[in-house]
Amino acid sequence: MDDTPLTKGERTRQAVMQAAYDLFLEHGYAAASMRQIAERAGLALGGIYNHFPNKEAIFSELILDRHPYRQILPIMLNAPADDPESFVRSAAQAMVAELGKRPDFIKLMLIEIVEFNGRNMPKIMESVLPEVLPLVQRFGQQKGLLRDIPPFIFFRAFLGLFFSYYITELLIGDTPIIQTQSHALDHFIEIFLHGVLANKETA
Amino acid sequence: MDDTPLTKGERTRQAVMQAAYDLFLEHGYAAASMRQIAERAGLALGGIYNHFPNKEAIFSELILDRHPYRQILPIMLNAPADDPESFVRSAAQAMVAELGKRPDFIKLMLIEIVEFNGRNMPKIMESVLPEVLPLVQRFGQQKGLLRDIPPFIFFRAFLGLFFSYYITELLIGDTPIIQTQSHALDHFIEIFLHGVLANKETA
DNA sequence: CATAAGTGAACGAACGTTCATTTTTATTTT
DNA sequence: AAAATAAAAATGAACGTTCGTTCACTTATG
Repeated sequence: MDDTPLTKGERTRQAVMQAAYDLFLEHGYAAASMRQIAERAGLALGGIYNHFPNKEAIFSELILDRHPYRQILPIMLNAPADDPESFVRSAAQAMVAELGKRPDFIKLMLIEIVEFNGRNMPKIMESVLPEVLPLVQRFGQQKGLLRDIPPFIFFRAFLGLFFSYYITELLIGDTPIIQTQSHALDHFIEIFLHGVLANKETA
Repeated sequence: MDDTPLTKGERTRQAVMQAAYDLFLEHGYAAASMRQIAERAGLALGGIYNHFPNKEAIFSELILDRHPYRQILPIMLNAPADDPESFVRSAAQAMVAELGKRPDFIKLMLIEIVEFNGRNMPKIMESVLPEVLPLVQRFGQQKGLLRDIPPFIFFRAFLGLFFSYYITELLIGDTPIIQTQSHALDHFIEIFLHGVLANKETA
């Protein structure tokens, strides 16, 4: 599309971002040093400061660029919208699959919470809101088919349930004590669609 | 109950633990220094090493002692067990209330994930499993009343949904862009019990 | 009075950042 | 197309801090 080659400066800037991203995910923010970032990006320590004013600026730019919502929302928007049930099924599948492909995307957000006390959250929310609104509205439009729940709550519950499905899967996966249940995601979807209570219609 | 007074060593040991706990939650693990911990605990830097071999040992002991499950599980066990619906309602309320009283308890777990890559998770799971099992079994016993879902999945979905309810409430609360919905928790409970789909019985 | 607990200076290492200097790049002038 | 040139990028030593840990020593405890 854009065949103007990246300027040298822009290329090393990207290299620094990628190196910092990898190291932040690996060790957290404070424990990842500028020297490590420089080495992995393939330039000298001082060179970083030609592209970023300081360490925190690298993280701030990363969290705005790569927080998990940015990856997941477009995918959910592309899920089929015919009826709510099949939308939930395919959106949940797509979301978990995408998280699985990029198992580290969540960590950046956790670092933001742990080491910055959510200082960047307002900026993140602001930047992602335009992408969230169409999704929320989609839930709102299906009035008759859905239980009477505010669309934004619907959205929060959806994200929360399947986020935590993914995170627990990730954590339990490394733990030999608890074995992962196959088809667990299907059960989560079932709970989200129909709840945990058995139907009383048979009474 | 136990009126044998704590030995001097035990008292400062506790003070170090509490100081480290506060500072880890405030700044994360790497960014909280031993000097800060010593100062807040009210003793000299070197004194810490009479009670802990190194910094990481303090964290390891903290995460085993104070991870959120230890606080929440007993409360859930005390929820009324008559029928699943009222159990879910009161257990969810109790869990969220307890998290609200100790808004920092989750953070310790996040630090474990971010800065230690979940290295302590197996030990945590092992220590908490005896408390989890009776809860899971309670779900399993209510066969007829519940949808046919493995008890452990039920448990994961319950914790995940209301954990994430609490976390988003916490994060959104600081963000003026998005306003918190009142009665949001009730809606979450409704979703967990009955799902998001409207009943088709009226057809 | 033996041992546990507390002190604070000292250690080497690593940290983020700065800076004078050199090298490379991209553009303009021959 | 070659040479000139100003700006951008890269270098690595150096600065001042701070880090986790150790240690010889003093004080307090049981």
